[in-house]
Amino acid sequence: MELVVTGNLVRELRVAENLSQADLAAALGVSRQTVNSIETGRYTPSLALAIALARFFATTVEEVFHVAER
Amino acid sequence: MELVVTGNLVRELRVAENLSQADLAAALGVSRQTVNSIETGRYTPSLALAIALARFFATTVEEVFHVAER
DNA sequence: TGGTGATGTCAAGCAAGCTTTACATGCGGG
DNA sequence: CCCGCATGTAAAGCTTGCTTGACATCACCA
Repeated sequence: MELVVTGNLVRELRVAENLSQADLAAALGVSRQTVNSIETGRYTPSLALAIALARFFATTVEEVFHVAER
Repeated sequence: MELVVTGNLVRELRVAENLSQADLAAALGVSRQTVNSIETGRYTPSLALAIALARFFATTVEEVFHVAER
């Protein structure tokens, strides 16, 4: 049961709402680089930020973030 | 939308399955101290571990981890 | 009594998330 | 042509997640 986060739908969801990375960052209370890093896969967010993202887009953590067995 | 993780149901779920912290840790591929730290609220897990926990208990991240606006 | 399993916690150390600052690129509009 | 906006990325630094190893307590049981 060792999971790794392999990708996410943040960019798709953000673009669908016509928001810039800076807009989303401001709404979530994080920096623009943090949003960018999550979208480009540089790193995976903390649990709190992942829940905030899912909640912001009115969906679930499991739907936004994809995992695979490592 | 700045969220903090305020608590979780890991201990309740684990006990309901009659597992020790060490059992759960082994099943998840982490150390016993990590499970203990999550249960006692010393820190909140990474996103990958949170998803693994929810999946292990056949539930969702949002049900296992509780958040509040900061 | 002594042994064992379960739990709590601490310390040191490495890895990862997030910050600020900064700079580069591409693009559409004036 | 220049501007402003959106995006990508990098460096340095702080904080937090997770590790191993160790030790203490408690309950239960032979």
